[in-house]
Amino acid sequence: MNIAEFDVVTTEGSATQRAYHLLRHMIVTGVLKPGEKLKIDGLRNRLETGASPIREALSLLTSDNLVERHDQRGFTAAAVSVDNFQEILVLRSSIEDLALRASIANATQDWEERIVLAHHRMLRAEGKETDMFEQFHKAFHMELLANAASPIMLKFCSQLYDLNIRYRYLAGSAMNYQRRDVRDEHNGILDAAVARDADTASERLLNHYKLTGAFLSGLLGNGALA
Amino acid sequence: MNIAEFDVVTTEGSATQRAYHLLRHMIVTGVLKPGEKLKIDGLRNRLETGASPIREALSLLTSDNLVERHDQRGFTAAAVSVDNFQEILVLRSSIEDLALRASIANATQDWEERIVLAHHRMLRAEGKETDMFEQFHKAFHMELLANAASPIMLKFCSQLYDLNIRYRYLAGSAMNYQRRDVRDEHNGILDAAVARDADTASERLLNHYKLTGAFLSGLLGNGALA
DNA sequence: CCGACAAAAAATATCGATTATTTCGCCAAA
DNA sequence: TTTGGCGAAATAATCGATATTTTTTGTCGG
Repeated sequence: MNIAEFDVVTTEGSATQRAYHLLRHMIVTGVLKPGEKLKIDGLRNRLETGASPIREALSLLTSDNLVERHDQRGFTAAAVSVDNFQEILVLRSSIEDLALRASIANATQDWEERIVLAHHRMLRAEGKETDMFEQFHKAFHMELLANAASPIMLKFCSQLYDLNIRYRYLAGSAMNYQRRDVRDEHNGILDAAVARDADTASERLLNHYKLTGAFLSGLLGNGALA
Repeated sequence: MNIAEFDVVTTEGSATQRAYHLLRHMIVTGVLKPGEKLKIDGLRNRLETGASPIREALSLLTSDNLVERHDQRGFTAAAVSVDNFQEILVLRSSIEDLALRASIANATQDWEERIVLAHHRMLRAEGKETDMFEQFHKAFHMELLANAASPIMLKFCSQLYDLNIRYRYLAGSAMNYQRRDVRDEHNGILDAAVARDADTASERLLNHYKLTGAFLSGLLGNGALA
């Protein structure tokens, strides 16, 4: 999987491919609301395609935990809850800790350059539209972990990232969370990774999550999910 | 997800459901070989159903890393390699370590009884046909982890379990691995879990994986994958 | 007024056929 | 011999229609 292409909405490829990316984007960004029934016919009209590609795309999305499949009762957008949010936060922290340490253990000059580049691209995307920034933000985080040479683990991390960012969109804070000292946090993580200091890098990464987690938890607790 | 129903091949439900369970079983047990092209028409005949359920089932299986989807070029059974096997082993050990410790941290009498029961059922299935034993073996391992109250993590573990057991079938040793001192190992894990001794339980669980891993690695290295 | 049952409506799931794409085999030219 | 196309065959993907299932609605009897 090409890191740079995570999550890009395309207009090429098969109808299934297009439907998959479009639906995923609509769910992650909250256009399709949690728990909402995803009726084949409705989506068929919206995406201007047949039932087969829609069903196939929805099946693919169930594996990402973004869609729930109820046999013979159709599909719904995955539910959300405070518990679910906490679970994602905790699990993500644990697994990314593993991944980052493994990544650093395998550090090479090549990887070093890739994370610096990903970081630079993210900086340049600041102030651009949210979707664009989010794309590079994810690319940076995934590139940090990619050197662990564990495709399955990377896929898990990617999934958890998407599940988490969905809550950010739901809380309507995808934009303004850019305000916090996130830039400094990213710098700190990058520096430690480049220095191949696994303990510091991991500590900063986890703190990064803990902070955004607490921030979001506050918003969500105030009924943003209700 | 009901632990006891992991992986059961049903004849009820929708055609998609049936196709999903059947195909999954065929891939895990090696009836469909790694890398094999999964032609829709061929499967259509074999499973006596239409193309739509097949495609949908295959889409669901891609999320389990058991099928690879190549846009406009169909599906293949997931490839295998020594690297992949090692990755699964390492990742599984790491994540199950987390899960087991969390499970024990949440220990209740109810959970205690569930794992004892699962263990008993596994013992009773010894000597029965492989598939039956495997079902209870998996149920026991999943039940150990289920008390972590982290559905996503449990799903990851379930996936990794299936990926791992696939190698066991490929090595043709699903049966005779029952001979090793696996029974003692399981007893040891159960005892430590019941005693709520996380360190010992985890150590024994990981050792259990390390041993089967080394055992299989030997077989696989000798060209069983070629 | 409420609950059970039946018919109607809506939605899902599936099929068979059609369309689009890739793959393969062949031949000609370099 | 290799390379580059050109069909033809094979396969994947998609569509439109039909069958199946679930959900809703309406009616009757208690």
